[in-house]
Amino acid sequence: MRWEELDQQPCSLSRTLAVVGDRWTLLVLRDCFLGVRRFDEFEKRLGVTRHVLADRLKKLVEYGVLAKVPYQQRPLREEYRLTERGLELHSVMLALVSWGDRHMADERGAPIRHIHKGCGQVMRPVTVCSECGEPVAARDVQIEVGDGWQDATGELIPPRLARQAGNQDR
Amino acid sequence: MRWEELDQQPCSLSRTLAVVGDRWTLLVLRDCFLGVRRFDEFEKRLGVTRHVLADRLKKLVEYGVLAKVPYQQRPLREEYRLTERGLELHSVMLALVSWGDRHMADERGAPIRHIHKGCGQVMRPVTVCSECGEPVAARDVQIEVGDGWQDATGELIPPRLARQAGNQDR
DNA sequence: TCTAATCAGTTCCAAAAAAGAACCGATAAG
DNA sequence: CTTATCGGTTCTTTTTTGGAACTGATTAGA
Repeated sequence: MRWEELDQQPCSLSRTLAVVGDRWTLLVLRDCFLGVRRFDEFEKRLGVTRHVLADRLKKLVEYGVLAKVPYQQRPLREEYRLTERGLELHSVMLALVSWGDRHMADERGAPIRHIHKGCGQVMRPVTVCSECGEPVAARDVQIEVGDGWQDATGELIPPRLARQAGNQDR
Repeated sequence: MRWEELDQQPCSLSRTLAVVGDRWTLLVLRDCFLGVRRFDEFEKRLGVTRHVLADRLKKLVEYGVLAKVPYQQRPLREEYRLTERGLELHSVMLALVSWGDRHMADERGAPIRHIHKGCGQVMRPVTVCSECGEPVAARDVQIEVGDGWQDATGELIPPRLARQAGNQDR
């Protein structure tokens, strides 16, 4: 498989990674969530080359994650804003940040705190089941092939399904 | 900023991306969560080059996300297994898959279903606040600089903080 | 015994992507 | 008239991938 075919894979993770799965995109989006909107501000903050930045922003606009919004005429200047689709990546960001806080932080602790406006407290994100509301960890989930699955290569059936009841640890 | 300096940034997202933020790593991890453990099986399923695969697996072992476990002697063969630290990336995977299900799926719907063992239902992941248990979306969160923050360049203060009460949409 | 197969890589070369710097075009400011 | 701002594009060099072949320890089969 080549990287460009990623968005045609029968796997939602692959398809999401086709949008955000390269070196700089998630950092661009982090800054979007921090309120950055303009080309030169992204550049200053990220230190990415202008070339790559322009490319990533274009891709994010194509996928509907960001939208270009004019903020002045003459000369026309546009800024990049998260769309609803982009805002929905927030839980991805929270999950990534939370893992980093737990496993990659130094002595000083988390660099950024998230305050939940609803309750006013400093929060961590917790992933729960949509059906019963209980927290969900890796071992609490079983995987099943759904309707969108198609076995293109004949070999993609996940080993854990093939193995059936073989649920030792992974 | 260069990619290699990413894990020294005062940002948990950067540091997480230093581990999982390149082109193939999250796909390798997806397969780990599906039960794949051996080099040649990763290769067959991902279609990544052996060169890159070897590199990514080595990095994941160095960061403690995977562990090499011998499964036979003579010749010595080792397989890759998720550590606890690796298993904790599950909520990242769920968040990415869920976004893909919502925004990148075709007519056939989600390729894979997640069954919550606790309640037996097909589930979606929901991100809630650790303090009050309410669901959290992007607009429900305010960001605050924490102890781990250090302003190396003098310019990294997030615009949303600088702007203070300027909470129009992002 | 000879040959092929398995598995987990490594090595080599060509192609693609990223880094770094300079340039461009419209406009405004001094 | 010159410089600055903003949002890019173009150019060259370096790094990373893609693709294929090779390695080394061992087992299986003819």
